[in-house]
Amino acid sequence: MGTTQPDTVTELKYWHLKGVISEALESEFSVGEILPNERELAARFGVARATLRQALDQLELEGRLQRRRGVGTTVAPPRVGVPVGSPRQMWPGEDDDGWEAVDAVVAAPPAAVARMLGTDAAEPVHRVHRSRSRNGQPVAAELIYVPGVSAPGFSRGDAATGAVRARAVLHELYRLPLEGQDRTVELGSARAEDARELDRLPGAPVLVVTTRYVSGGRTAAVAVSTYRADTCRLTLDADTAVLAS
Amino acid sequence: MGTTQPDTVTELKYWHLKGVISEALESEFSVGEILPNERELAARFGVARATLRQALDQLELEGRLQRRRGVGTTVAPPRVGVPVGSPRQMWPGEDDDGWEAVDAVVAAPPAAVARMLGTDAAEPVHRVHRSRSRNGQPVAAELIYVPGVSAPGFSRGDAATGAVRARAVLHELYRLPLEGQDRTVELGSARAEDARELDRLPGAPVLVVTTRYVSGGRTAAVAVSTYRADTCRLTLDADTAVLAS
DNA sequence: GAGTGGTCTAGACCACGCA
DNA sequence: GCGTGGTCTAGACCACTCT
Repeated sequence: MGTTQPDTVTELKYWHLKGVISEALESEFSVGEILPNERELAARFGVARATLRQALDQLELEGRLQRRRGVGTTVAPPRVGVPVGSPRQMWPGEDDDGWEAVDAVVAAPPAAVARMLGTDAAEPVHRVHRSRSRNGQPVAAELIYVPGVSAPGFSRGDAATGAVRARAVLHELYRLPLEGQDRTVELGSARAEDARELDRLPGAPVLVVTTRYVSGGRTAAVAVSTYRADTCRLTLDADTAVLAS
Repeated sequence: MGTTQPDTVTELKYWHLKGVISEALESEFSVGEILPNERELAARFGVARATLRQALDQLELEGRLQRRRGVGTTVAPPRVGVPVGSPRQMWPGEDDDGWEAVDAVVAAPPAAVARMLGTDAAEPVHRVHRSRSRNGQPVAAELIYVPGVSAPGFSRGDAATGAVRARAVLHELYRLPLEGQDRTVELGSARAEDARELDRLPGAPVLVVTTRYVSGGRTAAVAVSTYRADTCRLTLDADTAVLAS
């Protein structure tokens, strides 16, 4: 037993490959440049295509690569920073945040949301849909759940549709005193609808930001924002505003 | 061209599978329960094992499953909420946050960190290593980069080692006025060392929180925290303290 | 139609945890 | 030693985008 050999632990092929390609990206390629196709890369490195893809998967997850079916694999630009922490407590859309209202419907919320709202899971609520772009690319989709009690002035049968209706529902919120809000961030995978909107495949990794708005001692609304994890870096600039002044 | 058929879009096998298993998890299994092994599940659903694994990969990414080599696949408990936003601006470890100091060494920081610090990429700095647990399980690893100028009272040759040395470096920071801090959250994959510490495989998805501490108009320190994305939900309770009072 | 990335298969072998 | 999940292979076919 004397020979406690260092034990090189046989580096995994895809792990090694990832490192090699990662270095090549920095030294031999520039942003936007297109890589050789997967079949050729696999042949060049002497591995099966599935193994090569395992390495590319990770690099794409880290935002280093961008793959588009029918086109090819390109070197991704650095992640875009997306401000997420409102410097001051505000209702969604009250001060012109980066979001664009799309539409609003009445629907039953997911169980997790109903739990936060304290409503019955089968009880329909307003669901406001907003989207967010950056540099012309969609980066996030959002669904805001607003119980009827939080929008007493809005009649469900209101004929308005689309963005007009969405803004009308949100405007009802502004009449309530916003007493607090809290947020969570977690990893998720894009539902089919999100994927379409974010120009990704279903199941693509996303950062899910859940915001709970508190008014009158209860949860007045819940916003679930879904950010593309490959292209986004969420920035939470807290009170740097204090410093900037 | 007349027949604009609804076009069912042939649901992908692994996507469909994920839905089926997802429902089964809610209705037929309880937390901690062990699933049939992958070979049997694949056979039961009539797909190749690789396809079955693609579905399980996603469920694990979403924190619904937990897989351990040599053991099996179990139903994961709900994600644990980990507070990340310090209610008040403080240096790392100044008020007893959830972190435990491990050790400190002198090393060259990654290029991205050096850029934030405004130091030369080759210039070595203090690197303080901390770790964080929750319910007995490691959930995060952290590296805090402290340039020499931010810890003038600490001699690099200090004989102290381990946690003692780590705390000594951090204590130097507390003498500086903390003027602000900002954070970013993004998706990453665990480096080999992180993976070991977090009890995961290399490349496992992690949430990377980067905190920049500002003092004297410059970046005094940078902390890079790596959270297990499968088991953690980051909570950013902003000023709910105001509400609670 | 040609070329790309995405899905799927049916096998083999490896690394690990446990009895 | 056995059973588990993790890696890897060498193919096939599909869906998409461009020309």
